[in-house]
Formats: sequence, structure tokens, C-alpha cells
Amino acid sequence: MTEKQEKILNAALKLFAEEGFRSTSTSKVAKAAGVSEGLIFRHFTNKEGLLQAIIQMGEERAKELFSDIVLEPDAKELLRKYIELPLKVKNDKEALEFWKLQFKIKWELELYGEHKMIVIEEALIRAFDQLRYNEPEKEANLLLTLMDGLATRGILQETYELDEATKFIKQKYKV
Amino acid sequence: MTEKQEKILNAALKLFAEEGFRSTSTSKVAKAAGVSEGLIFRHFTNKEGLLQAIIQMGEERAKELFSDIVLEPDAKELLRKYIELPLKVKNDKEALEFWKLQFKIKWELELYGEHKMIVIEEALIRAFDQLRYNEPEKEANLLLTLMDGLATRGILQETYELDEATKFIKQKYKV
Amino acid sequence: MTEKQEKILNAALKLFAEEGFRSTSTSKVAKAAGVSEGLIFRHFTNKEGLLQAIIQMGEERAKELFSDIVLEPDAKELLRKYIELPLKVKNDKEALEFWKLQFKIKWELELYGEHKMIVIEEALIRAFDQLRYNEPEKEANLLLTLMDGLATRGILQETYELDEATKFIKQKYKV
Amino acid sequence: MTEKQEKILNAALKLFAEEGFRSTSTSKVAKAAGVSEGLIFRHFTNKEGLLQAIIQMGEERAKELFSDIVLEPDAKELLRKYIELPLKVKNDKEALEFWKLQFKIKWELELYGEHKMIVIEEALIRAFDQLRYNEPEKEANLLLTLMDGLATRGILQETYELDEATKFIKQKYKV
DNA sequence: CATGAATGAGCATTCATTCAT
DNA sequence: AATGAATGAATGCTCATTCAT
Repeated sequence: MTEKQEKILNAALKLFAEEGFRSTSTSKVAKAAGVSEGLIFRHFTNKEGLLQAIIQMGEERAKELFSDIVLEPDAKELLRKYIELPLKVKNDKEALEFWKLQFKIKWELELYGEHKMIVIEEALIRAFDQLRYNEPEKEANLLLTLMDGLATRGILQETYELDEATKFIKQKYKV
Repeated sequence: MTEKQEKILNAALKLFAEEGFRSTSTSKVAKAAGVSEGLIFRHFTNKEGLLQAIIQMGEERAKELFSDIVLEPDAKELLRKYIELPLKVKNDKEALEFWKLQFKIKWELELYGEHKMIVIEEALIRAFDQLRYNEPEKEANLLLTLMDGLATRGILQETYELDEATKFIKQKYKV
Repeated sequence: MTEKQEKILNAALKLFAEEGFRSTSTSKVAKAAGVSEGLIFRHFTNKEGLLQAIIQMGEERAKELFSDIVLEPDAKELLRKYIELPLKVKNDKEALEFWKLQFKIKWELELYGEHKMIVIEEALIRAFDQLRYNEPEKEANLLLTLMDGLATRGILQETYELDEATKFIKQKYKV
Repeated sequence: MTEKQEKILNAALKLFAEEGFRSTSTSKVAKAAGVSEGLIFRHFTNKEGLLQAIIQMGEERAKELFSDIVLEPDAKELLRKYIELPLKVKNDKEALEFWKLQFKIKWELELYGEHKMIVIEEALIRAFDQLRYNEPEKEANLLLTLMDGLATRGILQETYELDEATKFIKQKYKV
């Protein structure tokens, strides 16, 4: 990975997250990265390839972010960490960009990256089971759905009070 | 509103919902509507104007959809109706298109249409208040967020079991 | 066929004949025709479509050119007319352009437009038959081949003395 | 001439002959030759230089091919050999590639390589003279032209029966 | 000798928009 | 109201070529 390759990747991530994949032209990316437009294609074949490279980069960062949650042995602590995730992401400029891009792509290209969430889902099920909830699968699913909504609002609705909402949810789950 | 005007609006709604605003060219809309491309601009000034016209059309349909909920006097019944909304929308092909478009636009243009939801929020607050919930505002906000997540998944995740989830949520709220 | 459409066609014919199909950019055609580049695509879909339109135009002109030969009742006169064809073409600036393009395309795209020649071949066979040649088919084929060579040289080899060669061939066939 | 140099030359010959000079990118040549694109420029300065190298290579092979004809002392035998040349070339895969390229370039770049043919022309003149033809120069020129046509068809027209045509021509010249 | 990163100009094509009819 | 010709700017991508290593 050369220096310019990274510059392209970073510029593209930022622009795709801000303005969307289709609305961001390769020439804009090149200009922002301070490289020639042709270089994008030499390294990533085409615009789609550039997106894939960014998504993969995101997957890896997501894995890191998730591993801390999934490996948590204490059920209550696990729930707490998961619920606090959006807040944590929002305060980390770089992570926020990745997350925003994930959501934007979800809607722009209508592809829901399920597999990434399965490991989280299973961890939540185990946690709810441990905490003696009656229907751990449904509880896990509900929480996942709620967090999707929380992330949506946290990203899009400028006035949304994410920490208030987070606190209230933790209270609900007694964590 | 002439016949051709309506044809344009319908074609645009469908295409914008399916493929996104920016990805849909005016020529595609014209072709789908069976009119000349110029006519779009005569009637709606520019592409943005066409989008605004569709959004406004959506607002009106949303109002209709919401009025039934907002005017419901019984608190439990109100919650039930609101929770069942995504399911209802998903089974109505035309309504689904509108809803999908709303979400797509939310993400593509990053504008969260808050004002439309305020009347719903107030109705929910009243309902939770009536049902003696301790923090009716926070409860209303939580439910709104949850429903955002539910709609997201219902639209995007093909495997999502919307009716199961709906049933579970109703159970949680005892409605 | 609007005025600009014709301008495009003429400019393209000239440029394709002079510099070849692939070497001529659509922007060059547009500039030479004095129109916007986009107009080419509105009228002819793509560069290939532009070429097809020109080729078809050429077919029609070729038909005119050939009809005079094919319909000639006198065998000797028919041969004479056919042999003199390259000379006639070379002296008609517009016809020469068409012919040059035909040959260039033959080589650039490796497609030999046989069907256009079949009616000529049949006319030649009849003529040789009438003139009591032993193997009229082979004679027709030979003359066709010779004329291919004559045209090739007449177009490409600047020093080629086309009228001398034509005279000698007529002498050979006693026409 | 290093091994890689030869690989480049062979790959380029094949591609130029198949797809034309302008349509073949240097990157395609490099890939086909299994070398880096830069190496082409180190060895041949630019794309044009690569073409010249191939053409020169062709000249040498043509000389070999022609020497057998030119040095033939018997006039009839000389004619026969020359007339059979296209057939011989067509059956030699490698020679055919060279020949095809020569013709393609002739049309693509509109340069008719006359000098290569002068020695053949002179040999033909001597032969026709020896055989007491009245106008040996014109006869030589006619045969050269005919063979141009024969080669054209032999290469381009898939259905062309080259051996039949060859046989008929030999018959005509009684060789 | 050989590579592969890097460039800038150019390519065919699409786009939103204007305008005369 | 409605059309279809016309435009100019932009788009994703390819090209021949250069250069540091």
C-alpha cells in the first residue's frame, strides 16, 4: 500500500460518507487526494473497486470495534457496551465516517450487510439467555433493531440527543 | 394537474424509490412516463423541483396515514396502530414506494424530515402519559427510534420477519 | 434528417475515410461538423451507430453506381463500364471518400461486404457467358479480384497510374 | 536482442495483426508479452518505434520470401512461384500474420511500401520480356495489381477459394 | 535490464437544462 | 401544453509516456 494509495482511500472514504457514492466523482476524489485521476483506476480498477476497498477497510475496523463487545464475558457489561456503541462511534471522527458510509451504502445500493451483524446477534442472544430473559432471540433482534434506529437518528438528525437516549435505554435494560 | 403531469410524478416516484434520486436521470423519467424530457422542466422547473413535488405528495399521503393514529382517543389503541404502521405500509405497494423514497432521500440528501414526526411524537407522549409511564417524553422518543429501525430493516433486509418483530413489540407494550 | 444531422454525417465520412474509424474521435467529428458532441449521440446512439449510418449511406450510393453497370444489356459495354469504375470513382471526390472508407473499414474491422458484390458478380458471369468465355464464373471472379487490387492501388499508391492500368486491362478484355 | 525484447515483438506482431495498430494498447502488448509496460519504451522509444521494429522484421522475412522468386532463372517458374505466393503465405501461420499486418498498416496509416516491391517488379518485367510478351512492364504491373487483389481477398474474405483462383491464374499465364 | 508507480491528455458517453416551434 | 433538437459541462475510464528505484 503506497502513500498515494492511502491518500486516495482516505479522500474517498470522506467524500463517499459525506456526499454519497454516486454523487462523488472520481475526479473529485483525485483532486481531494492530490493525485492524478488515472491513478485511482490503476490501483482500484474502477470506481466500484475503490468502494469495495473502503468497505473492506471498514469491515476490519468494525471487527475491532465489535470484538471488544463479543468477547465480554459478563452479560450486563456486554449489553452496556453494545448500547453505548453509537455514542462511542459518534465521538470518534474517523469511526463516524465509516459508519455513515455503511449506512449510506445500505440505502444507496440497497444491500444490507447482514453477515457482519450475526456475531453480534449471537452474543446478544447468549447475554439475554444468561440474564434469564424469556425469549432471548427476540430480545436480541429487538435490541439490534432499536440500535439501527438509534444509529440512524444519531447520524442524520442533528438535534437528536444521543446520550440522553442511550442513558434511557441502558436504564430500561438495567445495565 | 394535467394527466401528463401525474404520469411524470408517478414515474419519478417509482424510479427515485427504486434507484435513488441522483442515479435516476430525467431522460429515464421522461421515457418511463411516456413524455418528452422538456415537459418535466416546463412543469417542475428542474430535477430538484420534481423531487420537491414528490416529497410534498408524500407528506400529504403521510398525513392521511398518520391522522388515523393521531386522532385515536384510546391510548393503547393508539400505540398499537403506530406499532403496526410499518407492517401496514409494507403490504401496500404504493405506500411502500413512498416510504422507501423518504428513507432513501433522508440518506442521500441527509435531510431528516423532523416536522412531519412532531405530531406523532406529541400523540405518543400523550398516550404514554395517559398510561402512567414515568417518563412519557423519553418513552415516546424511544418508540420513535425503535420504529425507525424497524422501518429500515423492513425495507432493506429481505430476510427480516417484520410481523414477528411487530408482534413482539406489541407484547412488550401490552397493546 | 435535420441540417445538423447531415453535417455530422458528412464530417464523419470525411474524417473516417481520411484517418480511420478508431483514430477519429467523436469530439473531432463534432468540431468538424460545428455541433456539440452530445448531438452525435442523440442522433446516432453511439460511435458505432454513426459508422453504420455512413455505411448505409454508402450502400445506397454504391447501388446507384452499380445499377448502371448491372443493367447494361451489351456484354462488352458492361465489362468496359465495370473496368472503368475505379477511374470514375477516383475523379469524383465524394465517391472516392465513400470508397476509401469502405476499404478502410474492410481492413480495420475485418469485415468483407460480400453481398454488395454478388449482383456485380452475377452480371459479370452473364457477360462472360455471352462472350463465349470457357469458364465464366472463374473469369468473373478473376476480374473482381483484379479490380480489388486496382482499387487498392488507385487509392493508396500515390504514384499509381490508374488510367494506364485501366487502358491495359480494357485492351486485354478487348472492350 | 534480449529474450524479453523478442517476446514484446512477437506479442505486438500478433496483436497489431489481429486488432490493428491503433486499437492495440501498449498495456495489452505488455500483458501479452509478460513484461512491464515501461520496458516497451525502454527498448523501442515509443509505440511508433515498436511498429517500425516489427515492420523491419517483416521486411527481412519478405526479402527471404521474395529472394527465392527473384533469383529464379527460369521465367515460367518465376511466374509460377510468384503466383503461388499468397497460397504459400496463407498456409504458414507466422507468415500470414506478417502479411496481414502489412496490409492493415497500409490502410491504417496509408503508407504503401513500394520499395519492397520494386525488386519483384523488375524480376517480373524480365520474365515477361523473356517470354516475349509485348508490353512486359504493363504485364508486370497488371500481375502485381492482381496479386494485391488476390492477397486482399485471401486474407479478408473467409469464403474465398484461394487455391481455385491461384490455379486459374496459373492457367491463364500458362505456368 | 527491468519494474511499477504516476501522470495528463484524451476518449466515448450521459446529464440536466434551454429553446424554437 | 408539448415536443424534440441542441448544448456544455461532467463522468468513468483508457492511453502513451515518464521516472525513480
